[in-house]
Order: sequence, then structure tokens, then C-alpha cells
Amino acid sequence: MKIYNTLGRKLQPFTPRDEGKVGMYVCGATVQSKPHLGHGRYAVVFDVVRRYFTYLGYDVMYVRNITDVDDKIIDAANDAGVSTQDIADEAAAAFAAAYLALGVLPADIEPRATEHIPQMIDMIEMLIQGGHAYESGGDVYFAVRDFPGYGKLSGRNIDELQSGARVEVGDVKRDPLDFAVWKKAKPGEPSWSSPWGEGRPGWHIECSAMSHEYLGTSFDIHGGGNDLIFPHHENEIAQAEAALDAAPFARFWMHNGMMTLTGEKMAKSTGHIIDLLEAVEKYPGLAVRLFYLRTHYRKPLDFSEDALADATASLERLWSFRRRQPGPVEAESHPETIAAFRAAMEDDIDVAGGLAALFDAVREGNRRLDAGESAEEYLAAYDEIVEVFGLAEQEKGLDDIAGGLAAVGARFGVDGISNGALIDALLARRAEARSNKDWATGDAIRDGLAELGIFVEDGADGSAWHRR
RNA sequence: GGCGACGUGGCCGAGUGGUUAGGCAAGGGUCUGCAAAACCCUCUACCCGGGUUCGAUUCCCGGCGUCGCCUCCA
Repeated sequence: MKIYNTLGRKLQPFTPRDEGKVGMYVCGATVQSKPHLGHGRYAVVFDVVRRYFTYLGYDVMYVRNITDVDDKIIDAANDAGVSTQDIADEAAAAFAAAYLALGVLPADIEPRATEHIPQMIDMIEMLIQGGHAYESGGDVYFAVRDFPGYGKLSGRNIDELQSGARVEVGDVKRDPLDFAVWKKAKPGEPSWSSPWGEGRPGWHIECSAMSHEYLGTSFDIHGGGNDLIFPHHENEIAQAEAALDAAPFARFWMHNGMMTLTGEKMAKSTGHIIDLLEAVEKYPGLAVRLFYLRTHYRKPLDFSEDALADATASLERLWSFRRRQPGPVEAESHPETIAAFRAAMEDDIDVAGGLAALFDAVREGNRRLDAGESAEEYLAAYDEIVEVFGLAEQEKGLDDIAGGLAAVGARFGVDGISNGALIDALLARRAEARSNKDWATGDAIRDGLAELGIFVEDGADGSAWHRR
């Protein structure tokens, strides 16, 4: 399996640190506000990476953090007159709902920054002891120039950065490039006790400390959006490698491309965004997932309503194939399909190529079913691939439309039963009408169900329904 | 200014030195009471200019264009 490693900027064969195991750390959200469409992308992209490693038989430890203390969370809390914890909890709940809708599996561990302050303080103390950081008026700064490898991830050199660095007011820093690993508390801010007084951690230290806590030194894969390469990931590396005196901090760095909107990057700071929860309300969550997955993870992805509608239709094509023969299949997966799927995935997670293999199998499977032949091995391949992509159709349940169903049932003289049994009875009623060429009644039943999102399709051996 | 990515058919979007990606949409057909789904057929592209090559969309050079990072950001 080849993965494009940002560290070194080239495709590299993936090998795990420990035989049979993969440790992954992905930078999750700063929970300051609701998620937008861009946040869904990293979640889905790395969910598929994780699923694929699991599929290959690795024992995967997947860690995705939550940043629940930072300047903007504090600002939001002050504006709303609530605690930072309230802001963080509310936003974290919105992210969790979005992940669920997108079919993103829960992380093995979802550490919060505020619950790992001691680990961060430990790391900062190691930095100070090693001469890599210094205290200055209650703040602690990392001394960038004293760390030789600085810039190796982002491809920058210190002198170029120097010329572009913002001029700092005052002289708390020894060097303009130095960045805070600990910030002295200001009045009204959440703070923790430390050897340097009350304060809070800098942004980057949490990921260095938490990834080390759960995955150890030189873990396998560190992921995140490519906008985090500099300075966040560069600083994570510097801190962790300096503190622990061990390199590399992470062995493979994977970065997903940004979502754009009318060609411009989607970012909450500019308000140039599409609300993620609104998107998964308007379209099936897994259609949004497929929309992300069609484009290679490192490329930019432009949002459009058309693209989402396109993905929705495309997903329907997949699902309608699987509905033709529901239930488990016994056969081995079609070998060529799996080979094509794997070849694509081994090439830096080429999901688009894997999808092509899937759609080829769907076409052939459909063709065989039309011809009255067995499509078992194609159905098996479908299940195998769809599991990795996380696109399997979920049972929706009928409880939320039970009232509507009962009303339709009453209209056609069916009562005393509900939900699935009611639909079956209605379809029996409809079959009876159709056998008498009473098309009006038949169509009325179909239309009544359609209004509730229950779509009826007539086949050679009876009618089937599904909820959309 | 520095670093980096990208420019493919109506749209989205893979990939490759010579042989059909795939999806959506569109048109024609089969099936069908209608509808839906499915299958078959059609639509054959690779920003521009040089170069290398028997042959380049695919490699090299130059140009044009778009975007990202360089400040918080997935």
C-alpha cells in the first residue's frame, strides 16, 4: 500500500511501526461552532482510511481529538454569556450528530484538550528542561531556532519565515518565530494551575501530548486538513520531537484537501460556508459522504447543489442493486472486482478508482439478475466494498411515519395493523386491485405511500417497497 | 514575494506513453397497464506553445489560468 506522505512529499510504501497494528491520530474539530461541509470531509476521508486498514486485517487504534479550549471558544462564551464548556459541549454534540449522519464510525478514543492538561504540562516541563522552551512573564514559548528540523513538514525555512513573521508587540518572546505552548490566564478565562502560574495550553501542544499519550512515540499516521500543515503540524512535530528527544513524531502524514464554495476555500472565519447539518438534512447523509468520496482526498472539492444531487442519484443506483436481492450472500466475492478495488485503494486510497470497480460490479450484477442468473459473487463484492466505503444502506424504520401510514391504510380499508405489516397489507390490496385492472386504486395506493417516502416498484414476481 | 497543488468530454471526476475509467445528465431501444428500476446502444475528452519519442492527454521546458499555505482554520 502506497501513501502520499506530506513529510517528504512523495508516495511511500506503508509499513506499520508494530506488526499488524496501525495507530492513527487525526486532528478533529475546534468546537467553537457548528460544523460546516469542510469538517465532514476530513471525518469521512480518514474514516475510510481507518476502515481500509481494518479491512486489510490491521488492528487499528484511531484517535480523533476535540479541541475544547481556544481563543474563539472563549470569545463565543463571553458573547453568549455562558461558560466555555457550554459552547464546547453544544458544538461537540453538533459534530457528533453530523458524524453519525455521515456514517463516520466513532473513534476508539476522542480525547478532549481540557482533560489532558497534566500531560501537556509534563511535556512543557520536558521542553524547558531540555532548553527548547522558556518561561516569560507567565507564558511559555517554544524556541524555534533551537530546533534543527523546524520546517521539514511544510517545506519552509526559518529565514523565509523570519521575513514574513508578524512583528510582535513587546519583548516577551526572544524571537518573533517562537510560539506559545502555555498562555498566562487573562481575567475571565478558563485556566489551570501550572508551574508558571494560572494559564492555559497553547493550541499545538495538545495534539503532541495527546497523541503521545495514546499512541506512543513514532506512531504510524497523523492526519488532518492540509491547512493545518503550517503552523499546527509543524509545531506539533517540533514540540514532540524536542520534548521526547525522539523522531519521527509520526511516520506518515496524510492531509486532505479543502472544500471550496464557488472556487474559494470554505472557512468559518470568513463565514463562507455551507452548514453541514443542513446539508445532511436536505440530502441523505450517505449521499453527502459519497460526494466527498468521489474526489481524491488530497484534491480540492468544490461544493455545488448539482454535485450533491448527482451523488444522491449515484447512491440510489448502488442501493437499488442491493435491494434486488436483500439479505446475506454466501458466495465468495467476485475476484476481479476485489482485485480492481484493492489495486485502487493501495494507490494512496484512490476511492474514485475503487468506486469504478464497484459500479462495474453493479452493472454486471444487474445484468445477471435481469438474465435470471446468479449475481451472488457480485453482491458479495458489493457488500465487501461498500463496508469499506461506509455506504451501506441503513434501515430507516417506520415509527416516525406510523401515523401517516395508518391514515393511508384507513383510506383503503386496512386497519388493526401498523408499519411493515400495514404496508404489506396495502400492497396485497393493491395487487388485488391491479389483477382486476383497477389501475386507479392501485395507483392511488402507490401515490399515497409515495407521499410518505415509501416507494413501490413492481417487478416480475410482485411488488417491492423501500423507504427513501 | 516564498512554498505547494491543479487545469480531462454537457456536468462531476479517475487514470495512462500507443488499447472503454466510473457516476450524473441527454438521445435511441428492450421490458412494462402506467410508474420506477434494470439492461443494450449513442455522445470519445484531456489549457496553450515548444521539446523528447515511431507515437504524448500521460515525460521535459516555457506560458496562461485557477486554487491553497505563509495569521485562526478540517
